[in-house]
Amino acid sequence: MAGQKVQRQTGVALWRQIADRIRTSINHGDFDETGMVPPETALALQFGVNRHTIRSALAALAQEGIVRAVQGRGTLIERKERLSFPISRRTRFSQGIGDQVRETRSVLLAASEEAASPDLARQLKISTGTRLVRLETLGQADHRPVSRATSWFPADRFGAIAEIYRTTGSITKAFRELGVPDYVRVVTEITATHADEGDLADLQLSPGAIVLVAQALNADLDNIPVQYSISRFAADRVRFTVEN
Amino acid sequence: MAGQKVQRQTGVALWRQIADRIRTSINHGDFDETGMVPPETALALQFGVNRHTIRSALAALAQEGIVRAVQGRGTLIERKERLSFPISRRTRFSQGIGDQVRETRSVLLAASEEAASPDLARQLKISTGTRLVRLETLGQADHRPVSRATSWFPADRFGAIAEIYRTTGSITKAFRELGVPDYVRVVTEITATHADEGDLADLQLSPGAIVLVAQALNADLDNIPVQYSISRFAADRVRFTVEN
DNA sequence: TATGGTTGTCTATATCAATAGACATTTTGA
DNA sequence: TCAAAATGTCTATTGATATAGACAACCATA
Repeated sequence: MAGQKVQRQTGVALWRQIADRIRTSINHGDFDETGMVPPETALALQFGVNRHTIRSALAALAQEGIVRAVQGRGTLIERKERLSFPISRRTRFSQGIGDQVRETRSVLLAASEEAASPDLARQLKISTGTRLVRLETLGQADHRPVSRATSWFPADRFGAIAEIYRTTGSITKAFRELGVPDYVRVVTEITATHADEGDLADLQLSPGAIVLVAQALNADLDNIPVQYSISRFAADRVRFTVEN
Repeated sequence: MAGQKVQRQTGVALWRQIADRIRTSINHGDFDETGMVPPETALALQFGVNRHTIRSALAALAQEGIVRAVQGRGTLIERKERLSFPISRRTRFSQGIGDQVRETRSVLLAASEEAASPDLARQLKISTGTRLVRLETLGQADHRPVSRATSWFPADRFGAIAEIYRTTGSITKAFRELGVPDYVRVVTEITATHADEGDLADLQLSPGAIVLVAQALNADLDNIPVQYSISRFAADRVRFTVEN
């Protein structure tokens, strides 16, 4: 926790930079011994800013429910975050993090049908214009949103997937009912960007947060693509783990 | 490119949010037909902000060398970025992106020796306090910095690795000279955060940029850990690809 | 119970971020 | 050659961000 400089005149307010750093420190376990954030005056000294700026940062974290200030005592840590999300040939949402939380759930936000764009067609190895089922889903762990995903499935094979998914809450089960006993992850692409409006709403993020974006292709056991998805994860809540 | 709302009073200035979005659009190829960014007035309408705010965003991108404004004509796209960085059992810096750029290079920034912290010891499966060689390196593609990394190696086996690396510029070759003919990636953890001071300097980033952080463990063919590294990539310049 | 350490609140001031409008300058093409 | 379209520059105003200082309120504990 040395070298705590913040940058000025960058378009990112100091209080937000500091809030992000403190959140990262909390998640890293830096304050586990006391269960408290250092005093505002100490943080102000550490970051080289006014105490009021620290208070703005802590207020943002309190708004997120991560800390709670108690007058006279200090600022208590309420909640730590960051799930480890494994990426492997058998990547599935619930299985990977099932042992890290009490309950995982997946919710269907919206379903529609559309024609494959050139980009989607290339990914799914079909011809442009082929009908696709599009699902918008939200992944939750212990009732807290972790990821939001858009998935596309060829409509000829999986036209009914929305209904089945809505009742079971599981892609794996839906595939099974539709004649795909098993499927594997072919490739995952990972990038990072700032949270957009939808991320803020669905993932309950604070503005300016970072999201990890995973674009994934799943195929059945005959290596025929069955699902292309773009998932957005709150970068503060997850880490990806690639086991080789 | 619809739904272009930006958030106010979030601690992230509008011009920075917009600069990030435009950069992403450029990298995505949205303006490839014209080779130009839309006119400032059009962007102002699209994002729902004043033209001056758009100008601030474009000025930031011009500062990065991504666009160049020409009075009377428009704003030209100078450079697109984003390398695909494969992560697999045989992940190496140069091999993966070698076919995407003309030249890859790796530069040694600093070398030192230190005792293993409890965390490092756990990762490398050694006892706390064991001597480690620590290397700070910078990965370049076509003379542009792509990643900065800190690596640790057990000093008993690899005490001379700094010298060999300095001359060869290759971890693979250095390992070979030190009796490790081959090595594999055991696990990679991927997170994302805001760029820190060192990122700004070494990776020539604009303040407020996002970095992808990859923590990786390499082992020799006897499955004995030989290297633990933390690499930081400019999120705008790379995407990770996990092939399964 | 007194004291030191901590968060809460208030006022004041300076700078950055954003909007608004007007007009100049340059390029392109009809 | 003129007009349209685009970037460049300037002034003015408002609200958010950040600093500075002072003091109140509260908690733990010696």
